Amino acid sequence: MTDSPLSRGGKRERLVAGAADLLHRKGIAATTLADIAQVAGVPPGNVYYYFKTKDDLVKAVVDTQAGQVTALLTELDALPRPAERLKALVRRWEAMREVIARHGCPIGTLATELDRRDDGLDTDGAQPIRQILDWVGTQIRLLGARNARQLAISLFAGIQGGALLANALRDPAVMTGQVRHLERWIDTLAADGRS
Amino acid sequence: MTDSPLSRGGKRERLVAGAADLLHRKGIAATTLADIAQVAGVPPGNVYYYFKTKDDLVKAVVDTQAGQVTALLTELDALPRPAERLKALVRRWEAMREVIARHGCPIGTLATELDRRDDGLDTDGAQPIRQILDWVGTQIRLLGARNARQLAISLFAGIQGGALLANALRDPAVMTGQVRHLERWIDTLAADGRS
DNA sequence: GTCTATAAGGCGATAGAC
DNA sequence: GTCTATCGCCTTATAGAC
Repeated sequence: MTDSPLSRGGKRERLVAGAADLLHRKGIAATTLADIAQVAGVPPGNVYYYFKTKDDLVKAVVDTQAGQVTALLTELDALPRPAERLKALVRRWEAMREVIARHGCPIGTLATELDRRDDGLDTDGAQPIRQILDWVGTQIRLLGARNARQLAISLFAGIQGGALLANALRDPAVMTGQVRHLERWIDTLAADGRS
Repeated sequence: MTDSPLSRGGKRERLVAGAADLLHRKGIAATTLADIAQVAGVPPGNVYYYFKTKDDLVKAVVDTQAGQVTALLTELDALPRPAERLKALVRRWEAMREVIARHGCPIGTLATELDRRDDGLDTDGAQPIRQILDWVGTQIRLLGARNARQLAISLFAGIQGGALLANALRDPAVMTGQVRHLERWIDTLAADGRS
């Protein structure tokens, strides 16, 4: 297993991991390159050897998220039935309830922040969201629903909205309750599909 | 109608209104006091005469939002039936779908950004959200549901999650579809309450 | 009471030393 | 190939002129 060209010692990886954590906790604008360098154990100002610009580093974080989402969905695909896959998905957000109550959903908050910049070339921060919506749509289609896209949006909106409210109220129980609600809704979908 | 002590000419009001708009479109961190002053037609640097600090101005924006929410809920209270009140509420977000697709829900994005700062004294950015959740809970209780709080969270999570996805996908139709979905769900609640 | 000039600090980014 | 010293800009905030 060889390292990629520019990343001997894994410093590049540490920078991306540290940036992902700080971006989640403080947001893009409030996170300085000095912060990231410190967390990653890299000399401050040296970040530019690994990333041409701050936006490049943010883009790398989004790409990492997309990879993690791909890995998650692939893992869930191993489950035998669509309804179980969907419930396993929503339970992932329940498992993250503590960190969500503190800092929000990493995917949702980053996408929101990226979408509000009027930069010309913006990273597609919505890619992880699109991946999940497409996958959920596929699962719901397997359940036999006609309007799978709309139902996929409603399900993931329930997750993201639950995360937003849990964060605003700083209450992990909000996420738990919302996940329970969605699990029951998934059961309803599965029952409707069978009838 | 006299002006408030420090606001002859309405400059203070113009500053808050301009700040509300910029905070919604660019976020807190990306909005400078110079930007706000320019939009409000006030000399740059002079903002400090009206607000002791930038955070004070943000706080004023949140207070304004809380007032607008109070006005909205009072207006909806005039409708005769709880289910109609709830549907009128969600239709407000549908009416804002274009601006939501561009910059997100003003309440949700501001609350999210405020919640991620580790400042000691933070403004309670969740106040408008709490107001709405409490009011929705009251309406659902009137429909005869047992777990009104959980259902209120699910309903408003659907709105906020729909707004987040509409923003991420930059597609107003996402908000419209989600509102339709929620309207049908409200009808279901009303029917269950009647049975 | 209203506004201007300016200070103090922090930021992303670069040039070039090792 | 790796890192450091430093630049120039922008931002909040203040002191004091009008």
